[in-house]
Amino acid sequence: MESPEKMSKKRISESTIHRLSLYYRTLSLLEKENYETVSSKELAKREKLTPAQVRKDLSFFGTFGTRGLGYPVIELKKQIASILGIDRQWRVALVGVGNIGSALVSYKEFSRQDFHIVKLFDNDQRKIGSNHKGIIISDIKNLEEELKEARIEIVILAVPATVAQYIVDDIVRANIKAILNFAPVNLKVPDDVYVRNENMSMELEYLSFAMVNEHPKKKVK
Amino acid sequence: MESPEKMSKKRISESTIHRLSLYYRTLSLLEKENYETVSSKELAKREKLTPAQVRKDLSFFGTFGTRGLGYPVIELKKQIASILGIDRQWRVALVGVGNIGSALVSYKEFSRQDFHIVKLFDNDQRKIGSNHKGIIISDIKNLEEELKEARIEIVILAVPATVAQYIVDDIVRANIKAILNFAPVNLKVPDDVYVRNENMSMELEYLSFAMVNEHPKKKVK
DNA sequence: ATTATTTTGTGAAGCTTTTCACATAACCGG
DNA sequence: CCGGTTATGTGAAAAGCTTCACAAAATAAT
Repeated sequence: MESPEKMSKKRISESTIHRLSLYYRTLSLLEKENYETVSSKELAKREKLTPAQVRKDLSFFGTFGTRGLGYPVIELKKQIASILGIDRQWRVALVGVGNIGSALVSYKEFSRQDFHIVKLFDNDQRKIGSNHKGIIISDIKNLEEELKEARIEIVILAVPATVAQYIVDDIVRANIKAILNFAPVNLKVPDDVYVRNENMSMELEYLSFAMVNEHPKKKVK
Repeated sequence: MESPEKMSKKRISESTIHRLSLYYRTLSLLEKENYETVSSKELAKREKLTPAQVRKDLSFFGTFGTRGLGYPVIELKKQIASILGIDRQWRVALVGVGNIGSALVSYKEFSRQDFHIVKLFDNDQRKIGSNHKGIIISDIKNLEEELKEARIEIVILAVPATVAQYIVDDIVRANIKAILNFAPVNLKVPDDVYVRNENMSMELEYLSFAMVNEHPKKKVK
C-alpha cells in the first residue's frame, strides 16, 4: 500500500483479475469448510499457483493478511468481491436464445454470482413472446429501446457470427459498455465498450495443439 | 527457421497458440472473400493485433510469406491447421448432457473444425439410452470402458462441480490425455494429461471489474 | 519476556512476451 | 532491367509478468 486514501492506479493485468476470480471461488469453498484463515500457500495449492503469486496479486489492492497467520477467509472474500464489482447485482440481457443462449439462461454460476439475466432477445418469430424459464423473449427489432428501458448493464451475445456485428452496433447505440461475446468474430466497438470473447473452439484447438506437438509430455521436475 | 529437418523445440506460448486460432479463423474468411494473399498488416487489423506480432507468431513455425507480397491465404491456412493439429478428425466424448452439455452437442463450431462428438454420457436414468441429436446417451457408470472402446481422444466435461473430480479420475483411467472442463473446479490430473478450463463466469467478472474500476475509460491515443 | 516459528508484503532479479527497426527479398511499372 | 515500393523475417530493445528472497510483523510456547 502506498497512498492513504486511494492507492495509485497501476495497470492491473488480465491474469491478475482472472486469478482473483479463482481466489474468490476457493474462498467460497474454504468458507463452507469453516476455515477462519488461509495462507497464501494453501490458497496457491488449491489453484495450482505459487504463494508469491497470490500475495503479489492481492498486494495490488491492499494489505489483507496478518503476518504469521494468513488471510481472514470471509473478509478477504468480501474484499475480492468488492474489487471485482460482484458485491452488487448486474442487470444482464441475453441476445440470441439458440443452443448456447438457452443453456446460459439456466447457467447456475451466473445467477449465483449476482449476474441476473432479466431480458432475452431473439429474431425467431416462433420464440418471440414465448416464456423461456420465466422470461418473455423480446423481438430483437426493438433491441436498442428495450435495453435502455430495462436499464441493462451487460449484454451476453450468443448469435451467429454472420449477424453479430449488426447487433453489436445496436447494443452500442443502447449505451451498453460491457459485452460477453460468444460469436466467433472480432467485434468492432468504440474504445469505451468492453468486449470479452468466449471462444470454445479455441480451447479445443489448444488441446489439439498440445497433443500433436508436445506429447509425450515428460515433466522435468 | 534454423535447422534443416525439424526446427528446435522452443517453448511456444499459450498466447501464440490462441492467436494462431484467430489467424485460422480470419484466413477462412479471407479465403471466402477470394483473397489470394494477405499481409501481416491486414491479418493484424482484422484481429486487433500488431503486424509484428503476427509475423513473430508465424516465425516460430517456419517462413510462410513472400517479402513484398504477404502470405498465401490458402497455403497459410493449411499450415496453421497442421500446426494446431486440426487437419485431422478428433474423436470427442461429452460427459454431462445437461444445460451446457446439450448445447455443446449442437455447437456448430466444433463439428466445423473436425471435432466430432461421438459419445455422450450422463448419470440420469431418464436420459440414458435415449437418442440426443443422433447419439445414444450412455451410462456414466461404464465411462472408463466405453471411452476406451470408442477410442476417444478428447473429453468435454460438463458436469456439476461437486462430481467433476470423481469423473475425471475415471477419464484419466481410460487413458484420455485431453480434457475440456466446464466445471468451475481445479481438476487434479497427472502431468501428462492436458486440461483446459472454460469458465464463463470469469469473463463476466472481468467485465464487472472493468466497469467498476476502469470506467470511464478515456483512451489516451 | 524472550525466543522460535510462521507467514505476509515487497523491492529486486529473472524470465517471458511484445514491440521496434531494419536488412533483405520479391514484385512492379516503365 | 532497373529503381521504387512493399512487406517479410528477425535480432535486439522494451515492456510486462512471475518468482525470489528477506525484512518485518504477528503468534505461540516456555
